[in-house]
Amino acid sequence: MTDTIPNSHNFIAKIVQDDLASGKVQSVVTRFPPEPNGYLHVGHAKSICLNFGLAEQFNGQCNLRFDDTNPEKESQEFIDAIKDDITWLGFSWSGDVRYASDYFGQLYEWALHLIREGKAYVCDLSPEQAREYRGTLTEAGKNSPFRERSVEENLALFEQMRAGEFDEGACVLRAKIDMASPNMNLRDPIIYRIRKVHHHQTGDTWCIYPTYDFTHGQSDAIEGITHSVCTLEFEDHKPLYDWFIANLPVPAQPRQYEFGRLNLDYTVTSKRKLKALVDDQVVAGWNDPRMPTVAGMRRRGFTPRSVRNFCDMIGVTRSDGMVDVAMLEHALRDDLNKHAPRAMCVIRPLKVEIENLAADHLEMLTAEYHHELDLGSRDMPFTREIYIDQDDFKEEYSKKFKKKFTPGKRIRLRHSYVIEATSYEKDEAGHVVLVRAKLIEGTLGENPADGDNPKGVVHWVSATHSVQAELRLYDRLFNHPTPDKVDGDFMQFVNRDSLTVTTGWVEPALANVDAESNFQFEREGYFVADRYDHSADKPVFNLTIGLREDKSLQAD
RNA sequence: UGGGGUGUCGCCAAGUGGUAAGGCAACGGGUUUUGAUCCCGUCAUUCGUAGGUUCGAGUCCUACCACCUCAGCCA
Repeated sequence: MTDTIPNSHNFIAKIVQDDLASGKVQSVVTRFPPEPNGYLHVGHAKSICLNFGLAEQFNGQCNLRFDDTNPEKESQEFIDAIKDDITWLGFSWSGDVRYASDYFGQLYEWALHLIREGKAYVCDLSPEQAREYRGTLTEAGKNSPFRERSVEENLALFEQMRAGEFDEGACVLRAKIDMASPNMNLRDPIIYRIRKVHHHQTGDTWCIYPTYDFTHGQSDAIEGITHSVCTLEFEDHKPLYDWFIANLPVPAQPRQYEFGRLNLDYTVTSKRKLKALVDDQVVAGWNDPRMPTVAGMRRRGFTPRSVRNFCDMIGVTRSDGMVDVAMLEHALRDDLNKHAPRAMCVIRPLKVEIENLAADHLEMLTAEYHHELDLGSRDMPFTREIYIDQDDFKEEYSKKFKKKFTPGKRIRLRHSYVIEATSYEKDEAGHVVLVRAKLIEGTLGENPADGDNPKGVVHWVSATHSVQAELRLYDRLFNHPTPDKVDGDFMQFVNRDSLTVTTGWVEPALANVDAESNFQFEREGYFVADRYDHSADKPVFNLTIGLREDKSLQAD
């Protein structure tokens, strides 16, 4: 991938570099471990860029491992979507897709090992009782009355659990560590629970499932992960992660490193809240272009490179901050500016009649798709009647609108001729509905011979040979910078005007572009042909993001 | 009130005892057949606070403050 910004500030990359230099590890092995219970969002993108990026940067490998220890919440649908998202971002995992469930047999053996060592026991406490025994943040917990069962009894009980002889919730297997630990995770954590549900990968082989804590580190060890990277909230789990690695005959000693998860303002990323947006039909689905999901950003018109550049830009640290969405928008515009072909689309049409052209005048003009890149060119029909944007015509000249089209003044039609406004018509409501103009001869690629050069340039399309397209204009989904960090329901901050569907008149060449092609509609913004709904018969473009605007012109 | 973590410009973020990088945003100015892009310039005598060590401290020590995080048979 070209012109990506190199990882500039990433403390984990420095650790990897040092470990490689000191010989602590021969090569780096990371993993991206999503639970297949939802769609990936921009926060996951940061983790993906980090884990796969480390492997790329240091010539190591990165595994994709589904952390599928809770079958009732997981599904194949999410597995497929997650694989798509990672691939779209431009990363490929090492070897086959892995599943934590691939290791259930080994994990079971290791549970037996712990029992034999007297380091795990079957506990019959109910969930409510267990909570009471656990103590609180400031008070130590109490030992379970089942804590001192014999190895033989535990072995027999655990076997019965495995055989399905107990109901869900009847008992669990717990590691015997320290009920008085100030770290709650060490207060005899549950490592196996009974779940009599079908698993999307292992079917009905198991009715007991290992917990995250008993699965993650050991899976890392099995796969030879050298640097197990996760977010800050797992820091408290590290002592437990290390305890299992130290007390089990695992084949390797992976190390966990934590970084601060991404927080973006004007955005929510909690799975629960994203689901609520979908369930309440605030958006059309998980891949709605307003969603911060990878699938949503893709449909919005983000490019993989823009997302990756954004991740490089924000860095990887241990502080949890709130990133300004303007940074994401910058990464987006920057990439699109450098790579997107240009074209023209008129959104609020105002007809201009060029009086000195014949009624059937049809001239094919050619324009490059990009002023610097060799992206080829397209033909644009130029006719007597054209459309320009209503906002580009002003009845009165003013200094502020010196670049606009006004009576008696000239304007450059982008990639075409200079015209001069001669008169205009208004409807009963007082809106300008037609402008008459004359074409200045000899101005294709040249300035007027009389030296009266136009001050501005406007985009246009032929009124008779352009194509109508559905335009979906998106704005931010929330009108509050931290919708989920304020009292009350975050839904109250939903921007009800985040989608406007309208019609645009586009150059004929745009009808035939492929879905997901990015364009800059000049002077309007970046648009993308909708991934699912765009077709030559019914062109559909989504507004990815508008162009930056000169603030001094905004105040009216 | 226990444990763990974080505090450098509005936001992200370098800096690891030698006198505060960079990016985003903002604000000036220039170029421009996109009021975009591009270019040039401005933008922390100060690093959560208060003490201390030192010739010298964002960097070391002490105390304090703020914020995040942990009491799922979720991950």
